[in-house]
Amino acid sequence: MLSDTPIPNNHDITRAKSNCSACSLRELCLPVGLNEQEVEILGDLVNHKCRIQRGEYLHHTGSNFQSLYAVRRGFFKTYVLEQDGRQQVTGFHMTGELIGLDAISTEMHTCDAVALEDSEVCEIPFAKLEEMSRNIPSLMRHFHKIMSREIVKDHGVMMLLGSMKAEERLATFLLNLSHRFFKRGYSSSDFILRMTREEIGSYLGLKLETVSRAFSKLQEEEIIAVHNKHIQINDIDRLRNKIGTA
Amino acid sequence: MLSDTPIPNNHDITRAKSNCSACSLRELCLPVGLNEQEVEILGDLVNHKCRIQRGEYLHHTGSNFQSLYAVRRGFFKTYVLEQDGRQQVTGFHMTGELIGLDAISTEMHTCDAVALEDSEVCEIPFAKLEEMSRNIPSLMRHFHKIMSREIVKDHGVMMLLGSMKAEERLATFLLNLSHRFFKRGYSSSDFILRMTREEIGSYLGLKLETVSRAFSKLQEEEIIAVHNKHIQINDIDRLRNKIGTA
DNA sequence: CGTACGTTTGACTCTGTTCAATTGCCGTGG
DNA sequence: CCACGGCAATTGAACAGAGTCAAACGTACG
Repeated sequence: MLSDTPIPNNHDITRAKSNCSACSLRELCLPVGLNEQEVEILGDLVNHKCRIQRGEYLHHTGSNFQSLYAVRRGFFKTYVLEQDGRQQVTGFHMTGELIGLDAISTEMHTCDAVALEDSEVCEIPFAKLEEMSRNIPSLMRHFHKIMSREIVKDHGVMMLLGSMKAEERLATFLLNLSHRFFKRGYSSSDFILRMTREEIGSYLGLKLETVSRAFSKLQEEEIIAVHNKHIQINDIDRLRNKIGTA
Repeated sequence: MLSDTPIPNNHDITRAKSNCSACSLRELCLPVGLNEQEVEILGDLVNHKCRIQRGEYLHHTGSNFQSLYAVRRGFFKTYVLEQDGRQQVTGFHMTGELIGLDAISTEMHTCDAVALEDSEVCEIPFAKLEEMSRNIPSLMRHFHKIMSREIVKDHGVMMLLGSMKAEERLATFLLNLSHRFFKRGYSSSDFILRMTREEIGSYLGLKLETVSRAFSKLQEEEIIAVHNKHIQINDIDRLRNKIGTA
């Protein structure tokens, strides 16, 4: 499980000046609501674009916090280690999303972040972001909204973990992924999972066997089609009905 | 359950100018790390101190977001309503803690906040806080840390909900309360719960009966003493051992 | 081509839920 | 002051859902 590349941090192989104003992610990422000039300034701040290969880590628990990372391409998971060594996945992160918000509080990372496929991130030095947001109110405002959205998202997960049954949890998870793919211009009904059943289970508070059974059940009912990590949603309405109608 | 005072918002009965520099909560609340002059300015911002009686609401889901609230005295719970009407408690909030961070993202409150005992809060107009934090970097920094801490806290709850057994959850909950009381100068081993078994259960992802049984079990083992809402922790080490050693 | 890992499926166990009855606590009103 | 009613909490018994253990299968990668 923890086999691939334990402590690398040599992920500056390919660095290039990034360019927020030309980036297709503008509407998803940090520059939301900024004018051209402001985006230009932000582009100077976000001075590194780096490639992260599958299995490489963005940061480890306890490592020093310097920067946030915006996912430019690819897929990440973040997780915390429990005292007994098992990992609890705290989130999956895709294009346009920010990683590292948890580390601001203590200036140390509180989780590990690892790439589940070959990826690319923009490194955003946090001190500079704070400084810049003093002069650009809309940037500050948007950053606050991003942090707040993270809190709201976590409350949603708490609700899921606190009161849903296995099938409801999986349905919620699939609908969430579907929606996020859709917003990024991909198919909302046909996608490849980047994570294993065990990782899904960890995120949803279930064992991998239970996740597998829930997949099989949804497939039997012809709501989805599962071919390993390839998922097709055949009947999104019935999938939605799974939630709160178990 | 939803009986007492449904839509009040008349909680400005007693308003008084607050005074951050004289407040005993300075080290817990927003002014952490500010100098005297900065605290003075902040005091002008936090222009209302208001009393909230037990059962009154600070805000409802969907209501317009204007201000954060710092608990000055008392005890609150926040919860979201699920489609079937049940409530999922997302947090308990005591002296020095900030309520409303979730609402920044959409400028609408995403949960209900209700007082579990007679309380007092400072209202902090968010727009003014943002404006002020532009001029006081340490204030901005501290505010970001508070938001980040909230995210970290939620990850802890996710871990609890995702992988702990009933007894471990309750032990974790009691230790957390104990620690928070201690930091506020109260006894860490002898306190009154402000919430019902059902509310604890909702927060911990358990049914009220299970919570009750877990209390009884801990009492049988003489780790704690329970008299209704009065809790005494007799052996905090064994309580700690309950976590991760089930 | 063979091995290793991820996945599926089955049988059994166990934890927590559900339903129901009982007790205890506290405020109200006689 | 005590009796009553209502709500919270406790406890028991039966049940259900998810976990555990184990075996077999498929796919991916060296």
